[in-house]
Amino acid sequence: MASTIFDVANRAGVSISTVSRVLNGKDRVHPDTRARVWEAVRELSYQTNAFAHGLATQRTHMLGFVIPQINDPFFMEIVRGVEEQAAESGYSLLVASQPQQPGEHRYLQLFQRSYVDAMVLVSIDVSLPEVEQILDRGVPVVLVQQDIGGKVPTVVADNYGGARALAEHLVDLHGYRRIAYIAGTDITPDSALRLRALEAMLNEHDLALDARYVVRGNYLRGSGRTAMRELLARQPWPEAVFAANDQMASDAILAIREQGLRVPEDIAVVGFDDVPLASYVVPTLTTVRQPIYEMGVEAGRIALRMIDAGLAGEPHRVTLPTKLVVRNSCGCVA
Amino acid sequence: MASTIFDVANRAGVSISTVSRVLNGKDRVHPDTRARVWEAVRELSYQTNAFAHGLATQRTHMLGFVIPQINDPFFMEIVRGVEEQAAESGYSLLVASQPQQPGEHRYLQLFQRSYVDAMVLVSIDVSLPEVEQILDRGVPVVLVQQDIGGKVPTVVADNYGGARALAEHLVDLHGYRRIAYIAGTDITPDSALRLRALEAMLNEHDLALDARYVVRGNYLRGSGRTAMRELLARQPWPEAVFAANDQMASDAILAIREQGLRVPEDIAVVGFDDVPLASYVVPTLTTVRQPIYEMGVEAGRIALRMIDAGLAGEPHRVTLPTKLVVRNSCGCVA
DNA sequence: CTGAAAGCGCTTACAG
DNA sequence: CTGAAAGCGCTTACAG
Repeated sequence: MASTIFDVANRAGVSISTVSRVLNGKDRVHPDTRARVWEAVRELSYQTNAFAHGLATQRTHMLGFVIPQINDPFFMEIVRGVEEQAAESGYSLLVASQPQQPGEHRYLQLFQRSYVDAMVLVSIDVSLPEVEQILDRGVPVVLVQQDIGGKVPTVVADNYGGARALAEHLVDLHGYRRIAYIAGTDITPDSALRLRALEAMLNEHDLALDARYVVRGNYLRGSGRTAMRELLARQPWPEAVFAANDQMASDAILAIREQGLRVPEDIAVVGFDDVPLASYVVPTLTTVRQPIYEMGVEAGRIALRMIDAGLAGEPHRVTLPTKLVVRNSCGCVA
Repeated sequence: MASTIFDVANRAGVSISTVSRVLNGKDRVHPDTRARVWEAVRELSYQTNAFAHGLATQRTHMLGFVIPQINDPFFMEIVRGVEEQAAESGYSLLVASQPQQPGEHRYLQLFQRSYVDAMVLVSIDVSLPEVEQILDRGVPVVLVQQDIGGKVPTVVADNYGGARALAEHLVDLHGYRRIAYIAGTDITPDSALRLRALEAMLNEHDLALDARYVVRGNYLRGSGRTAMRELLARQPWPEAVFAANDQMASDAILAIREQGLRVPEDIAVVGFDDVPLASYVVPTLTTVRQPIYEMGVEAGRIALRMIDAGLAGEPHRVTLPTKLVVRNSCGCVA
């Protein structure tokens, strides 16, 4: 059995109150006493029981972090950001993945039981009432890459601006007219926002977005290939394909090649995110960099502040800039 | 404030003992009473406090999962495996990333404080005494992709066998003689094992491994490029390069191309792992598939059994098969 | 089938 | 500067 605070108190010849004091560095304690306590702690290699501590203080020093698919490298970058922030303040990060079944919120529940002092939800399909229920229990919530209105602090990337810059590159610089879009899911607003930016840019040039050129994927591996095949069944082929993320863009390239066509000579392809994969695909992907890591840092920072001060003074929405990254898949040369 | 078991008891007109009983489904409780309690639970949307529960039962229903670099897609696959197992048994998964600083074991500590019922450590730089310290506290530990001897249950892939098959392909089928090796770190035994297999295969053909052809990387992005440049500074160039993982192999390909050379015509490259990236690189990577997901499932299964039954009867070591995946980077044609 | 009470291991006013 | 005691919210023998 692990030793308890009583064992330490016994060994040091003091009360458990005193042990608790030196452990937590609160109140004055006589230096000699303090030394004796630490000595006992060392000898017994005592570790304070987190459950007892959590029960007594109502503070867990843990940040709950929920992501939709734990095996996506994209989300792992955000984790890094949040973790860095948390560690600085002596907080630990509990990462949970949300099962894909819509409507199931296993980990939301888990965290509600006071496992964590605050929650950061990334791209999770939550509704405003659900979040408010958590807030009612006094657990601050920060949303990343999701926007459900209300006064829930939200960290997003400038999807519209990034997509606009990308569309402009396609239309203005390369002169493409028939541009297709491979959409992601609508769980978060990202995909729809990017499509809107593309459409707006087309309209500004007195061009219309052809509905037949809009097909749906799900962001995940393989879905870009299927979507691209659908596109290749249309006549005429699009001149360029804008995929809602890099994974689908990469798969689209494979699908185009399967048909014996070339990228970008026959059909140009661009993505979104700028994940590592984008630099390894051939041709390298023109895409939009999302400040993934930075979004994590910002979310962590807000969560930590809310733990101390409550919602007071927190911005309801932080939009981080995105950046066009031009490589070769759009038709530009190295 | 969240409601407590007392609130529920009040509302249902019973004692907290009874509430606890129906909540946990233990002992007989009169159906009518049970119904009243559930009703109260619903009305108050009561959630049992995990800390109080954990304190009282000494069981958390959580599996601790420690990985070295949370942003590596490779490890995310293992998480999926463990999680699937855990969920089936009503267990939740707490994922923690271990900071890179050697010797620091932040999360090891965290979990020791009885946050979790068992721990799964993946590719973590632990020593036998450290693990035994945890075991002494009654927390079962399962190691994945790491082997520190002793009787700690361990799940590994057949590194030696896989590397041997790969080396055989290179030497026997392609007839390469000058084969270089880009090593990973030595935190886990994997890299060294793969190198040994290569060397043994060479020896069987009365060939020697040239020490100048062994350079060190760290598995991570970019390190394969640096390592490959070192290799290209040697004369004569190797005919084939065996990188200890796909990431380094992919970067090696880029480095070779930078020199105006072709893969595999001038220099062949192979990797290890078979991560998604391997299919997107050009030429596609010949590599060895690791049963990543399966290793996670196996580790989760063992951990869960140990929670119930202790170490008794658990195998000390499970080796899962690997599989040669032939694509194009070795010189084979599509 | 159900309740009163002790116990899980800590923290924190309250006294001194 | 330090100790005794109540309290955090649950579970679980022990009685009945």
